[in-house]
Amino acid sequence: MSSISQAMLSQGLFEDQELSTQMGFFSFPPNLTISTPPFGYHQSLKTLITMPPSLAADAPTSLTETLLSSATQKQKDHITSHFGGPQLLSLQRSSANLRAWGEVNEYCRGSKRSDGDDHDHLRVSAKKMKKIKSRRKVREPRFCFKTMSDVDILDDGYKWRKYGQKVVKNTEHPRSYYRCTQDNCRVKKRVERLAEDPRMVITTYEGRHIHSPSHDEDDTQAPSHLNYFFW
DNA sequence: CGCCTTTGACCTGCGC
DNA sequence: GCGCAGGTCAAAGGCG
Repeated sequence: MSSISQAMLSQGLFEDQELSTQMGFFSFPPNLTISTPPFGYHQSLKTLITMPPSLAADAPTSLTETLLSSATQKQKDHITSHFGGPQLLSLQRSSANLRAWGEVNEYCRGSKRSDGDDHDHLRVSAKKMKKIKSRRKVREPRFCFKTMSDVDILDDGYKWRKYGQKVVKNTEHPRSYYRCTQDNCRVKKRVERLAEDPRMVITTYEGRHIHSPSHDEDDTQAPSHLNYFFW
């Protein structure tokens, strides 16, 4: 089990949820995907919520409502006490990410619902999926989360090599591109600062590591900087 | 010397 | 088809 999952479970937030450490997916609440980044991430990381772009279009409002409607009182209390209210992860809505979500949807379809409710808005539309499948290039699944930190690089236990930096339109902060230095491991990550709030660092992981972290952090060790995760 | 970052050039996908 | 923006490459230089 990942250290993140342990952290979540230790807080009693998702104690009833079945955990797949291999995929890192939770299924809570039923129509959202709550996931941990791939196993081996830094113990200070907690959790993140991801969702189909179709639902993300209404985020954070719809997600907040959905989350709160199905959250236990304990979870609601946690949201209020830790975040001063339901603040939620911002999500990528780029078309490129649809490809990743196509894969996520395929995975999630394994636990197909039978309640007959209209959940179409939770999935990429058939038209979009057709367009996705018509594309040759298939992207790895992505995990995106936001932290409040003075430093851009979070210690996630893996070694990374920077291979590019790009100034993104409408932002004054450049986006950095990193690749895992492990042989044959093709995991990449992007790091950028939020235009609206430069204190926030957005980290996007693409792909899954095929190896263990290069060094194991002591789970009891305090983080060297403040990570403030939305979920 | 090896590994890393920097940075301009190039490639690719997408919208119009 | 074209232009733009994001993503990647690779040479050059820095650092331990």
